[in-house]
Amino acid sequence: MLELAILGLLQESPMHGYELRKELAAKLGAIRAAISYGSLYPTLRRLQAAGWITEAAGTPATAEEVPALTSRRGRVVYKITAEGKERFAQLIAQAGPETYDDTGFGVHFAFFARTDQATRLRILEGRRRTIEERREGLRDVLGRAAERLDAYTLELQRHGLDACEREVRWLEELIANERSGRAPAAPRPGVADGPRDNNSPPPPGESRKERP
Amino acid sequence: MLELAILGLLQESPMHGYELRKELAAKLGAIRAAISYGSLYPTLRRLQAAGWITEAAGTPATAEEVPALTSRRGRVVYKITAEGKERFAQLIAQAGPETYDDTGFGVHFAFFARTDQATRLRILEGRRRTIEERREGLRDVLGRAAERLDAYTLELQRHGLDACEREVRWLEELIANERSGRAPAAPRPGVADGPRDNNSPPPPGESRKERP
DNA sequence: CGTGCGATGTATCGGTCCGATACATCGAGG
DNA sequence: CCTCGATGTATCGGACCGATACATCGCACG
Repeated sequence: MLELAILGLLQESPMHGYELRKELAAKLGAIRAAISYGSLYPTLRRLQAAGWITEAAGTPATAEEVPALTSRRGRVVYKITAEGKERFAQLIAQAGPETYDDTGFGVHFAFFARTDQATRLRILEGRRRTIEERREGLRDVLGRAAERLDAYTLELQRHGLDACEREVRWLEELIANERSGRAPAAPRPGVADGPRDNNSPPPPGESRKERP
Repeated sequence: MLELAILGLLQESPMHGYELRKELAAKLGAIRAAISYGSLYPTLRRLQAAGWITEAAGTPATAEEVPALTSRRGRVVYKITAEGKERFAQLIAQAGPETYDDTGFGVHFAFFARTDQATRLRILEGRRRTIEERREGLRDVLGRAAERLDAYTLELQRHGLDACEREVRWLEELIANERSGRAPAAPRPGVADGPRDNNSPPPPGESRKERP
């Protein structure tokens, strides 16, 4: 998941670790707190070793002139490579079970603007399925096993059930919108309407690799 | 977290691993899927080593009579010890930051029937604080950084914000109920009303250790 | 003028938990 | 008889977290 998120963010612009963490927090704030450095840095190294990202020195070249005490660690800016973009495309398109759990779905959803419509639909439906199953499980417990559980536990289940029902409804809307070819969200007049800026989902065409 | 959950469940009755996992899934179904065996068994061993739980052979004694091929592994039933109960009481009462994240709060809440009222209140308020902060973060992003983000990401934030607002309201209700001395949940006429069964929260008295 | 403090920035370590996998028993049904 | 699904215990590698350490920089306050 982290791998996918990093690749996705670096596609928007090169960044160093600290920045990456902040952007991640902004983009995924709805689903997870903030990525830990204990995950981030090792992952960056892994991605670099795999050739999916490369360093792009902060204050570049002029190398020699900073011998400095204790080796002067500067910020390291990473940028995505062509292979990295391919890797991202591959990760974003394939959906396993982990694509439908809370975190996995959140990350995929956050990059829907870079995902083709068929995949978006597939993922939304898979997520719906997952939540429907969770919902049925909760209903079962609240029905069949209710007298075995104390009032607090039951209240927790009720709250969870409510959240499931809400999310299913949300997903239904998104799926309907998706099918109708309309852009993302619920009808929100006045926003994202003008031909104002970039990164909206690709206007219902297709998505090539690059090569403009 | 797992440690707390296991100790809590074993307080209700002795169980073996498989059972533990199922009960855990039923009790915590609202917040997490199902605990992995890869966590469960090592944790059981850890708890046993610490003296907080002990084995209580399934089909006990008569030991000799099953030499069997490949050492005949039977189900291992665990029960909590006196030290284990102390440990549980200690864990359930102290609240650090991890008590307020989604999983931690869920586990604590699921055992509120074994938690004294002051602690319940403290935890509910801490959780509220945490969610309010998450909510403010989302509002910030939706306000200040909105034009930097694509429509899908924004929709994700909106959904998350909605969930936060809902949860805060839910917590407010629970806190109000808690303060008014009333039992657990929202007014649900007809349920958990009669002097029907056990494990409700200790009627607003106190909670001693045991020694009846 | 300095000095200390909070934001920025990189990095490691131990620990928790997950997912895949393996293997064994047992009852029901074809 | 034999397979299949539920029950049941167990391990291993990997993902991610939380605490911690350390270095730089700008600026507010004395």
